[in-house]
Amino acid sequence: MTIEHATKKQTDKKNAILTSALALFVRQGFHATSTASIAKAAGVATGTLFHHFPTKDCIINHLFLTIKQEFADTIISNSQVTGNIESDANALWQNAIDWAISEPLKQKFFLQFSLSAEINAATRQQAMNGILGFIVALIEEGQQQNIIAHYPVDLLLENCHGQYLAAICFFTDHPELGKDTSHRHASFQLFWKAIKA
Amino acid sequence: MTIEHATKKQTDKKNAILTSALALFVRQGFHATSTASIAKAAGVATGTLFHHFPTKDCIINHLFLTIKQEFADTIISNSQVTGNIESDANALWQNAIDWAISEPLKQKFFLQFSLSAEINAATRQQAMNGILGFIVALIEEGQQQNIIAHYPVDLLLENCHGQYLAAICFFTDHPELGKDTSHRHASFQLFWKAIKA
Amino acid sequence: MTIEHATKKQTDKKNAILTSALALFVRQGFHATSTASIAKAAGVATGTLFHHFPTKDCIINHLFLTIKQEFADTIISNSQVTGNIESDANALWQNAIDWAISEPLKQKFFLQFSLSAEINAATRQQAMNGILGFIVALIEEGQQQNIIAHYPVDLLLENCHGQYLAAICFFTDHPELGKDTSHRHASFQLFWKAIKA
Amino acid sequence: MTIEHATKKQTDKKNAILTSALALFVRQGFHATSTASIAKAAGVATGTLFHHFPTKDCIINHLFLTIKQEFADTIISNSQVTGNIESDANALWQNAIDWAISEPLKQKFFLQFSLSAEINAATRQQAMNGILGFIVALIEEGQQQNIIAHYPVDLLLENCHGQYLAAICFFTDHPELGKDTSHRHASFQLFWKAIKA
DNA sequence: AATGAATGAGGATTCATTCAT
DNA sequence: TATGAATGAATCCTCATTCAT
Repeated sequence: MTIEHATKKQTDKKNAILTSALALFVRQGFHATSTASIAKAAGVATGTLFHHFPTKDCIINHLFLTIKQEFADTIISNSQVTGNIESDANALWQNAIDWAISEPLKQKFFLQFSLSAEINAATRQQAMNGILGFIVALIEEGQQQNIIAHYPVDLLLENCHGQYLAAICFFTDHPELGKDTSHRHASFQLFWKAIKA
Repeated sequence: MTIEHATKKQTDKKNAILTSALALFVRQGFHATSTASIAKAAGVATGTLFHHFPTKDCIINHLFLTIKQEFADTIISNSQVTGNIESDANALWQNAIDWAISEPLKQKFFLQFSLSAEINAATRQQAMNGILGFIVALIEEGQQQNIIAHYPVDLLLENCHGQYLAAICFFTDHPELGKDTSHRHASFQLFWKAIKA
Repeated sequence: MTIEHATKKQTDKKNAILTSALALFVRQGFHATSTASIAKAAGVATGTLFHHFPTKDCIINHLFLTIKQEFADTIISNSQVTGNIESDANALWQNAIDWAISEPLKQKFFLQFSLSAEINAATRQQAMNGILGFIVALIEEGQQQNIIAHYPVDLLLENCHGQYLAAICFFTDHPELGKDTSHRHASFQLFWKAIKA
Repeated sequence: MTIEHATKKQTDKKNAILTSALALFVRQGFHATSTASIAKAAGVATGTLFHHFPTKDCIINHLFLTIKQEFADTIISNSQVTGNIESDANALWQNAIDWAISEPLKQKFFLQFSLSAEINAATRQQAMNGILGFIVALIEEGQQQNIIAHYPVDLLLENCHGQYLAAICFFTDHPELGKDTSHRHASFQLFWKAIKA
């Protein structure tokens, strides 16, 4: 009980810190956000923040990995594998767009920090290879079935990523089109036509 | 004469500041680069830097606009308009890749700062609409000829940008492939297949 | 205990900062005194100074209010209310002169900053109305008893202030006369003759 | 002609600098006003400012002396010496108040800088003794005639100054009372009752 | 006399991080 | 585990002044 309680409280504070950090990083940028302001927004002392994360950099890298994982889990778990690569890709794509629309803060976080210097190489590597490994797998499967074009996988992966960022950039600028079927269809078509065999 | 001389010296210092800033921002990031270090690298006093640019932010925004313009000028002037949209698009795309490869510093600058918070909305707007206006024109021309798919122009423009960043990301990670025809062809194919009708 | 200790240490540092600031502001002027030099003189880090006072301006305004309050408290507590307005006024006046002589630093602070731009309007207002309210009360009482002339209270208050500053200006320039009964008497006479009915 | 012209232009620029400096010092304070902003407001180059005044301090001290002299000249020339000390004193006092009301910028300049550290001792000395010497003369004359109280002249002079500052402080805070005869009379009465025998 | 670009020391303030409690 | 006062190096920017033209 006591332990559970303590653990819960600890998790609460850690989560509060992460939640506040996400909001502030997105709104103000990483360097414009002080650790003191994160702690204050989270309702904890500055010391507490450094008790949970040794440095400020750790916070943003932790955030990046966590959100990437959550993104991956969400779009996978909401999709059903039909075996038809295009259908599967479409399901994943639409889920990814849905996720971005339903989590605007996290989506903006991706836009701002996916290519930024604050995320270190190791984190980026882990996200691309580890967490998003299922996309690589999907691409390779599609190539074996001659459904996806036989370009280098690295190039295709990078291209997927680039097109996804472009799509959520577009839907961020035009939030009213997020529910519009034709635009969502168009965004997938662009993507799919690029990579299909 | 006198005026020319004075103007030249002034322009020299201003350019030296911009050149040093570009190198340092790319190597270390915006916030890790102090104004003092920029001035020192440029061989001018700190005061001189602020004589030419009121704030540090102005430097990076000026840099963004300047480089974007240089990029646009270069890829246009090296292309010949054949009237065939696909050929023209291919020429522009290959020029754009060439430019990125021949100007690695400026290309990395784009990768790092195109989506970052340091570039303000007005600058981004001006770059997209003003400087890259000829791309919009090309897309619209292509749509009239039924060669480019009739997706919303904003979405197409965003998609071009995203795919271009993805491509130079790839060639940055694999510099040895920059001269490989098949990879360069592949990168254009991905792009073109996406947007063609 | 722990709390008391912490509070005491904190108050100590804050007081050390205020004491150093007072001495330096008077000796060198506000703008000639750097926050770094205040902190150094107080034996604390520069950061500590800004932990206690958000800006340099806050220090001088805080100082102004604190000293004004101390001044008011001292001259009141050393006087006995006899009910005879002139005696009371004389007692307050002499106490005020005594205070100025015994606190040369604080007196010079008044001379230099009472009318300066560094003290903001709100502070000045608070000092005049809030802290020195008992003087207004005394003037009004004197007017009801027909002992003090029926000039506008604001004008009288301003006049008291002006004459007091003039008196301490004089005693500052002639420190040896500070104990001379006739000069001190003269300074009160000037003041009293001005305002009496 | 040419010389006259040149001299006139020179004087024009010098005056423009002084006029701008006065306005800016009063509005923003001495240290908050940069030499660059003075030059800009005066429509001259920064170098020109330093061509006329070796340092920034020289500007404010020059201003102080000039304005003090103008003040003295004005209140004297508008008064007629009747030989009756009280009438003469009243005339001077009312002229002094008039001057302050008609020259709000210069009056505020006095309020802010009469006691400030920016005006150096020599300037202050010169102003008090040299320019305002006629006031000392008047006081001494009054004492010989047994009309002004036999307090030390220094104390009386300081007191006059203090009361004058207090009076213009009051009329600054209540500009609508500047033309009210009873208030103006009261302000002189306060002053005169203080110093009369 | 007039200009204004250049200078660089100096200043206020910030902030990630530490540590005694 | 939590706290928040304390730290001091680092940063952006200012500004009086100079000087070549």
